[in-house]
Amino acid sequence: MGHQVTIKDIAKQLNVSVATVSRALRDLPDIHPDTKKLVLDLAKEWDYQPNLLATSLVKSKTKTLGIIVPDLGYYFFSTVIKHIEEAAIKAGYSLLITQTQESYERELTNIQNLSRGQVDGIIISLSRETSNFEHLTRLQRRGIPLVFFDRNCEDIQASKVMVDNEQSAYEAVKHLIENGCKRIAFLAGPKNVSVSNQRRLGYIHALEEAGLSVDPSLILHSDYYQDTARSQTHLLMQSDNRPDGILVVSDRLAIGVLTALKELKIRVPEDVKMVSFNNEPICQVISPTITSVSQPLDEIGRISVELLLAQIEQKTGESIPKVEVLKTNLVVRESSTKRN
Amino acid sequence: MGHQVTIKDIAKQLNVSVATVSRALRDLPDIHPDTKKLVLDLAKEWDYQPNLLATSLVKSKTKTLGIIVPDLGYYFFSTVIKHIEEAAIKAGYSLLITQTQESYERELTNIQNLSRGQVDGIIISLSRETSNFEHLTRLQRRGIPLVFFDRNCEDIQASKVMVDNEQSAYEAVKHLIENGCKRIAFLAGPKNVSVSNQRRLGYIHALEEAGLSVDPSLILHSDYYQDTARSQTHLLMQSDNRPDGILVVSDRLAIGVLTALKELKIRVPEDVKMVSFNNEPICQVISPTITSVSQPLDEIGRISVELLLAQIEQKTGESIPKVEVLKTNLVVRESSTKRN
DNA sequence: GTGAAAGCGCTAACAG
DNA sequence: CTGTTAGCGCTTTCAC
Repeated sequence: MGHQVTIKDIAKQLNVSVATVSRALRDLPDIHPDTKKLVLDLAKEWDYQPNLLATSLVKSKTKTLGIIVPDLGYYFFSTVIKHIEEAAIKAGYSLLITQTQESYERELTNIQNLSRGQVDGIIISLSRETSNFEHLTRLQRRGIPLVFFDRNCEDIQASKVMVDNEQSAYEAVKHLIENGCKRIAFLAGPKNVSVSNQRRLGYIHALEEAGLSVDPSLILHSDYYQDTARSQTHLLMQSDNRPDGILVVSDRLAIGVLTALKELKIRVPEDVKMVSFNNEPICQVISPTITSVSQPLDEIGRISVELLLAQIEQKTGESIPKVEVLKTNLVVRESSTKRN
Repeated sequence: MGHQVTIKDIAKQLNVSVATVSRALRDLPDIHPDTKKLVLDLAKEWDYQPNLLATSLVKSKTKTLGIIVPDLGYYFFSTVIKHIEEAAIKAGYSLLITQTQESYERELTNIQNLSRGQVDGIIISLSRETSNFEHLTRLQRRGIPLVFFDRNCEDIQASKVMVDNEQSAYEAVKHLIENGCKRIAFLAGPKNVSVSNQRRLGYIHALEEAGLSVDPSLILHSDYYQDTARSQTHLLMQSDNRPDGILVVSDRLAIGVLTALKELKIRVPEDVKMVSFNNEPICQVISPTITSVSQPLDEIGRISVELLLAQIEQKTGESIPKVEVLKTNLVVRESSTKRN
């Protein structure tokens, strides 16, 4: 072959100017029906495909949204992306999806790449390692629209789509208390992730409201590995004053907890009750089924796009960063309720 | 702000030509150290970012690989992509990830988009719906490098990375037979997916070799929904001559099968034994743990990139399409073996 | 209706 | 060492 067919090739063949071809292809007015037909037919015959890079370059917009998530392997992220994509397509945009694998370095290079003219705006959920936010403020200074979802940076003024983590943790713990738990542990995620901190607040709030003491030794930080949760549970359960309820920051970790409890022959929910977050499909197939906080993944995706497009397509000078806080929903299953 | 800083802005400010700036930025020889320093300093100060579209346009290569998969929500695909990304980054390439949601239409538009100059080549796993392959041959005619993995098209000459589906199904069924199964059903996936057909061959091969009859009523095609597997299992188990072993085309469907069996109070593995494909993490946390065929996801990813880059970066005229067939590994767990 | 020309941001000869 | 020129493929005035 050699090279792709261009507008120029068609123009030459038809003895017209490239401008004319361009007009025909884009269905603009002011073109003779015959010329147009000629162009379209040849374009079809030659399987002409417009070069998006060229178009984007001259229009200085790409009709593409950049997505940065920690890990596509997480149900949460792949599902949100599915809904982001749906909304984007509907609005005539494509997606450029990247992942950081929870690495700050990778986040840096991804941001940089995307900000080199590849996308009109970026939707991001921060890596676990990220505690320096200069790369993000730099983006904003350069005028590149940015929307956070889930894992955000509290200090940055930007559009954000969050769930009410504090409230959902509060409700989860309250649920445990109502089911008889007196001593509730919290397996939190990594320490510097905003989501964990917000949930801790809700956890504490519920305990205090019920007149239960907050025991710092019952709050354990960790990574996102199942095995860490497993060993932490072992430790937790070997103390003399062991918990009768556990709030776990994610379903993944919850499975680590269940594994440990099974090893220790501690029954769930009879001896210990558990609630976790995300409501992944696995919650309903594992035994015992897991009570989990369900997040509105469709809305998170849809609204992220909405807020980003609002910035991108703003006709009117400024756009105020808008923060959406969505409600969650506790899905009660076996792991937290008495067997009947 | 208005617009991004360009090479021209820097040139103007420093009273040099854009060529000089370009040289300095790209660390080319033939440039005075002082000029270079001047340029680099200003570029840093102004947070200059090269426009990738412009570079790609002039070089007519993007250093980006397009990825098309049916669904990022599948463990198989998100994990393969993780390894594709690793290999790509190592080779200096970025990824443009898209998904079809198993829709032929979406595959069409994704292919088209990517082929409009956005990527140097494409790695694809076909959608379930795809039975017309013109969009792919058209790609090839236009000289755009293409590599298939997992779900491929047998009739197209192209580089492919596959696993030995026939052999792995053969081994899986043989394993069931060795564990006492006499009447083995096969929950295959969608009918027109190459993977399913290959596995069916292996299934039949193992039965015939053991002198067991092949009963067509034991081979059930379906979609990829857990619930379909569940209802199919109900049907299967209500026949008078029900199976004592089931080969399931994916772990997802296997969970549907387990659900149905639990509802029917049929014990696994005592009454029925089961083997499935993919070896997702869930296999080891569900009860009973699932015997499953593990695929070399890292190699699939790595080799896909390798074969694609071989085509992209070929110096020497032609490149022969290369088909890699990788070995799988049966991971034996509770669902297929006698309890002790 | 159509064409010529300029330009998006950058690279790549080719002079000097 | 540095500048000039042309051009990647396309859109967009502005003439005619």
